[in-house]
Amino acid sequence: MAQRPIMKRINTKLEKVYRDILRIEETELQKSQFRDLSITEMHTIDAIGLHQKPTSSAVAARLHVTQGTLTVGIKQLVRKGYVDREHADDDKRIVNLLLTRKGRLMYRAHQAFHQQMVDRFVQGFNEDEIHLIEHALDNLMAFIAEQDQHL
Amino acid sequence: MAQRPIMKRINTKLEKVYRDILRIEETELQKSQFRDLSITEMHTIDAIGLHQKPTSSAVAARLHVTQGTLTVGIKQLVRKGYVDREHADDDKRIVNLLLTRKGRLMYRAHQAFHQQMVDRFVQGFNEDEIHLIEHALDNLMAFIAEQDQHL
DNA sequence: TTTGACTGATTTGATATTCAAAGTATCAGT
DNA sequence: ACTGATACTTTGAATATCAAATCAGTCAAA
Repeated sequence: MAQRPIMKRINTKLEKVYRDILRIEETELQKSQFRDLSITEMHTIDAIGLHQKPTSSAVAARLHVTQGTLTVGIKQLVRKGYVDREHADDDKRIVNLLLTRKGRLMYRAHQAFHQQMVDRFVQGFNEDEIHLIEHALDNLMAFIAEQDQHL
Repeated sequence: MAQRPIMKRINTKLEKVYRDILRIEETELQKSQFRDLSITEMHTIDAIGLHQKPTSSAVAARLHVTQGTLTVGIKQLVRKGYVDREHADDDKRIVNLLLTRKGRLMYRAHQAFHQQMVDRFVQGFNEDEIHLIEHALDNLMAFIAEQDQHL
């Protein structure tokens, strides 16, 4: 299977896509009203989300960074007015994170951009074909999970 | 189209995939015999490739980094024995880059990893379905190119 | 043929991100 | 009230990056 030209092409395209997406997310951000955010900070906001008030360590795990790294990043985001901290009542060691109004605005803007991208991704495909694409993504996620396991 | 659950799912999965792939490439590298390379350095080696002896500025453009950034990176890779420089005969300002034997080994190892990933990506699909997946990737590339244009 | 503008690469100083390790505060069980 | 574990914070070092200044080689016009 390995040497077939189409496999080679998909390899090249997949590589190009996953590296370029991060880059265009960055430039998209710089054109928006949220110019004071880096791509890293945007992803932190994304990982906090709208509804759950996750703990600091949960967000760190989600982003695959150390707790220390997250603390530093959150300090910036609080200073810039995108994120609030709350100490849990029942256990004062725990810090719950939540988005400010500005943070929620940012979150929704980023989601809208993603939605646009996904719409394009499956453009021109019917229902069955879209399911097939989802299946291919599931394959990739399984591969990733496997790699994570025998780490 | 936007709110359908399957679109939402694809959005989430796509986002997860393109962020995680970079991360597992990194950890894969750390488990290999090329532990002294960072993911950035690996991508630089990838951008140099096996055959073309590209100029320094061509590689910088390919990686979307400044010339100065590339110069610094190449210095490391030369020191570590993965890359050689050659001054072009006809214009001594130009630096052509090429991989050493060690660099080529690294390049092929990375390609093999990618091949494994792509095999998994299209696992269980027939010829037509694989073409459909390629088409979806083309859609994404078109989206990216568009974003790059009205930069 | 000399000089001035240009081009490709390098160096430098500043900023971002990250991790590991050490430190602080709080909790839960004895 | 100790003790050990847990949740987070701080700090110091390493890496990656850019913009701007610099260096070196080329080319063309005077």
